[in-house]
Amino acid sequence: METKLGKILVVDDDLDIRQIVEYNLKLHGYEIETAENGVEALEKLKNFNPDLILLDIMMPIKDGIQTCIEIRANSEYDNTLIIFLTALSDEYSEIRGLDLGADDYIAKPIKPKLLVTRIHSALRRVQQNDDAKPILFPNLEINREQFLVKHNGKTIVLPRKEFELFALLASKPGRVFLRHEILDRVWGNEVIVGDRTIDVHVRKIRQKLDADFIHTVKGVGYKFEM
Amino acid sequence: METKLGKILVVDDDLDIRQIVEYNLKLHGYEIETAENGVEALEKLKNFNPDLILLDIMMPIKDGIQTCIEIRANSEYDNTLIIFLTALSDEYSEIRGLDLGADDYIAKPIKPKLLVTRIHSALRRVQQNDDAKPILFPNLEINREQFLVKHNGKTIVLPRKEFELFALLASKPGRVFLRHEILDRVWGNEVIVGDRTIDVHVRKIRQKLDADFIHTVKGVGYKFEM
DNA sequence: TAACAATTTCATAATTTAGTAATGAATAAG
DNA sequence: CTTATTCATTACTAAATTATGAAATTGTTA
Repeated sequence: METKLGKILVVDDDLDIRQIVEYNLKLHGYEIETAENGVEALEKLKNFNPDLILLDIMMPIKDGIQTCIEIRANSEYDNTLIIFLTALSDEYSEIRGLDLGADDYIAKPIKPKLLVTRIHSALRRVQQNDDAKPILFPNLEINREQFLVKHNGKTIVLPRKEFELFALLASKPGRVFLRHEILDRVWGNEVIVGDRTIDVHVRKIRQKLDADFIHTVKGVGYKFEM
Repeated sequence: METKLGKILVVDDDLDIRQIVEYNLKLHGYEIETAENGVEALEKLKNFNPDLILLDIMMPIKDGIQTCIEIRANSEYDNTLIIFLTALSDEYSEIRGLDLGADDYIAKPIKPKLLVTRIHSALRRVQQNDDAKPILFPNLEINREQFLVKHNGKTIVLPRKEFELFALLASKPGRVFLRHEILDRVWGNEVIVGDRTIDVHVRKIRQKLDADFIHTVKGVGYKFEM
C-alpha cells in the first residue's frame, strides 16, 4: 500500500455524495470513514480520530455548522482540519462571516480533482511543520528529513517502521511509551499487529546501533535513554 | 492552454480601482482575484494562493499595513510578492521606513502601463532567481536555464519531467523527498499520476547518468546523494 | 499527418520490510 | 522455590514496495 496520507471523516446526508467522495479519496490513498449526520459524526470522531473532516452544511439531524462548533469546542480536536461542503454560494459568504474555525470550503457540485487537491494541500500544510527538525543528542542524531540515524560518526539506515519507532521513543527521552501507544503512533490504530512485533523491531534497532538506547520497562513499555 | 503568467490578488476598497486593475491585468494574461479589505484578502489568500498581491494601504476594515504584517508572519507566503498601492506620496516614505516585507510600491492614481510593467518585472525577478542558478557539484552541474546536465564533461539533455525530478532531488542533497512531495512539486497537485510513474522517471535518469545519484529510501521516497 | 519523443501505465520480477510463531531467558508473583 | 508472566531472540513466511521491460498514450515537430 501507499504511504499513509491521512484519515478523513466524510459527513453528508446524501449517500451519493458520500460514495463519490469516499471512492475518490480512497483512490488516492486516504483512509475514509463516513457519517450521515452531525450526531453520527461526533460519535465516530472519538474512535476514528481523523486528520480532516469533510463536513456538509445542510443536514437534517444536526447541521454542519452546529457540528463544527461542537468539534471546535473540544480542544482534543484542535489539530483536526475541517473543510465545509457548501451547496449554495449564498451560504458560502454567510459561513465565511462566521468564524467557526473551519479551514476551507468546497462548493458543490463536487469536482473530484479539486477535492483531492484541496485536501492534499490542507493536510500538507499541517504536516510540514512536524517533520523538519532533527532530534539531536551528543553522538546521536535522528534526522527525519534524511531518514538517517547518525551515531558516533557512523550513519545507520533504518527501515521505515524501525525509524518511526526509534524516533517516537527518542522524541521524549526518559518517558515510557506504553505498548498500545507505540502501536497507535507507529502503526496507526487501524492496523492490528501482535505485541511481539514491537519487540522484534526494538531488537532490530538495538542490533543496528551498538549502544543500547532503548530500555525495557517490563509490563509497561519502552523508553529511550542515553 | 495559454502560458500561465501568474496569479494576482487585488485588494482595494474602491470598486473602480479594483475594476481598472483587474481589467488591465487580465488583458495581459494574469489570473485575478479581488478583495475589498484586508480581512477578505486574508481569507482568499488560502485558496487562491497568488504569486503577487496588490495591496491598498488605506482600507476601512483592515488596512494594508496590518494585512501585510499578517501575511509576512506566515511563512507559507514567503514567496508571495506584495506590492503596495499608495494614495499619497507622504505615505510612501513612511512605509518605506517600516520594513514590512513589501516588494514594491505603486502610487495612485494608477497608470495602467506602469502597473503592468512593474508587476511584470517583479514576477520576472523571482522567476528568474529560481531558474537562473545552476546547481553545482564536483563533476556535476544541473543547469536549469539551459535545461541540461553536465557530468564528467559529458553533456546530457534530459526531458522536462526527468529534469524537474532530478533538479528537485538535487536541490537538497541528502534530504528525502516523499513520493507525494515529488508528485506535488514535479507534477503539480492538479495532475494525478500513479506512483510507478516516479520510478520510471528515476530509472530513466539513472540510465542516462552512469553514476547513480538517486538513492531509494524504501517506503518513504527518494533522495539525491553523490 | 507522419514520425518521433516524451510521458504514463501495466504486468511481473526482484527485493526489502514487516509480521508471526516457537523457544529460551529473565523477571515477578505466589 | 515454583509458577506465571513478560520479553528476547531466532528463523521463517507473508506482505509491501520498488525495478524493469514493454506497450499504450499523449504531445511535438517538420
